[in-house]
Amino acid sequence: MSTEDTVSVPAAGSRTATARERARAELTREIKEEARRQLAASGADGLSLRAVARQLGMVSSALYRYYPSRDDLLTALIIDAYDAIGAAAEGAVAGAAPARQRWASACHAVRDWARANPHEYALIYGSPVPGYRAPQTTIRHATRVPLAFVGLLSAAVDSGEVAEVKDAPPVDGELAEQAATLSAILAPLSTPADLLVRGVIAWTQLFGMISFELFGQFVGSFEPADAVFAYAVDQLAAFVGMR
Amino acid sequence: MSTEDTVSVPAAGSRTATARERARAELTREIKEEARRQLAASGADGLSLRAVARQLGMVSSALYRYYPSRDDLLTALIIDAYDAIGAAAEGAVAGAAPARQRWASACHAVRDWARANPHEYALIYGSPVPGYRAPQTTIRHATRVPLAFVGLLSAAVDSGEVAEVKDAPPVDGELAEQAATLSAILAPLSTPADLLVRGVIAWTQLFGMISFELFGQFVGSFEPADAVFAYAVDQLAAFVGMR
DNA sequence: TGTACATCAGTGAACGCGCGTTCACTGATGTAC
DNA sequence: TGTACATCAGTGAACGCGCGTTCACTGATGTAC
Repeated sequence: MSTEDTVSVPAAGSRTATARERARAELTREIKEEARRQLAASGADGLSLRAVARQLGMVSSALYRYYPSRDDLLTALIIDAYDAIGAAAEGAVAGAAPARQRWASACHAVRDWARANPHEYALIYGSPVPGYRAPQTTIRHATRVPLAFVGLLSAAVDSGEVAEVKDAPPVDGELAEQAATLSAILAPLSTPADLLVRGVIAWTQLFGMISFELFGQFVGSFEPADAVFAYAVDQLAAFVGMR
Repeated sequence: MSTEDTVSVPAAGSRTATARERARAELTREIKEEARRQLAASGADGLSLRAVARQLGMVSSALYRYYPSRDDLLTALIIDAYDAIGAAAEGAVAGAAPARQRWASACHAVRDWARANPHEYALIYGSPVPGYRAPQTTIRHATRVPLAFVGLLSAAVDSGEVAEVKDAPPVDGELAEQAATLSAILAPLSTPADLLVRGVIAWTQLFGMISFELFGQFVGSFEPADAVFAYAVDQLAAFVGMR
């Protein structure tokens, strides 16, 4: 097919895919899916290339045609997890509803995703996987959630839906510098330094609650955590100054 | 020695310890220490009975005279970790300083301990160790930190150092019930339901920040985290209503 | 104080397991002429 | 349209590793009389 294509390198994105290419894409997906199933069943250490291959009816060495090592497969899963939770947050943040409402729904979306995918959550927000060093590539995906929140805050500033917080101690020194640096990176978004700081704090709060819930620290007290969570989310909105 | 002792069961706590008993206590300690070293070096999965034995110059099977299984050794480490961080919090909470000051120093004590012992922190507050189910025994130790904070809050209520929070949404429904149940368990301590709720939220916030710092989520933004941490701790004190 | 017996710590070999990764190979799919 | 060659997917065996746990044993320490 496509005889007019003179380029022999497999790069070409416009060329019709050969059967081989389609098969490869398909299997790459299946491997990742099976790996995700194992991750969900037994955590990051439970993920073994041999087991994945076994489940797929192939020999373990065959996987090396698709992922050069176990770590690369892990990286793929990590990226997918960040993307999935990022998409959940972005979806919830979008829309025309009042900012405070979108704030709450974003928090709940993040929590819901975490509860539905506890091992994937643990993979990205839990203790680092021993011996695994995440490559730079993952960072871009990791920032989707925080970016969604910053986007919301920034929009809320523009629409006047976030007010100055009274009695807040000044943000100065090292903290002010860090906030300014970050602000510069976020460039087009308009988020004053002290709002940014409150934002990070809210962000850590959100994930602190989710981690405690998933990792079992609430057992015997505030479990189920729906009520505390809802209460905390509301307080957080107030904390960042949302009307 | 101690010929007047007619009891032959090894239970006796008052009897002078035999050389054998002393050796056993000593080795039990050394095993745990070496295990802790390995934990610190490579995390929970890096902990192997064989490696511990090797380091101690004994054969791996010998460890079974001291800990019936790897999980039991892990449990011992978990308990020690909870005790250590609990002691840090209790120490900081004690004293005659103003409540708000003790609050801050307790938060910093917890963080400092975590930074000094990241793997032990991860062991108890990170993702659950796969395949390991913590026995009931650990709970008592896990509650030391939260109890220290509740104790501080309760004392601050008594001394009038914590005020009603204005504009706080009411604590009702499921949340009120959970708080009431918890309140009853904490019996002699006087902590109104809504303060308890704010307390848990502060508690999750504290550990959320520490986890983010240790697990690398701050990389490239608020790192080093000293400044945000201090700011957050101060805001938390205000959040719970401390003067 | 001395002897006979019981308790316990530590040894060494073994079982059975699963893992990640490499490598030379076969056979199917794709490409150039 | 057909043939010759190149590319690539998947195989099967192997390397080398480390692990937790069991078990029959030796020899030292403790205990009762």
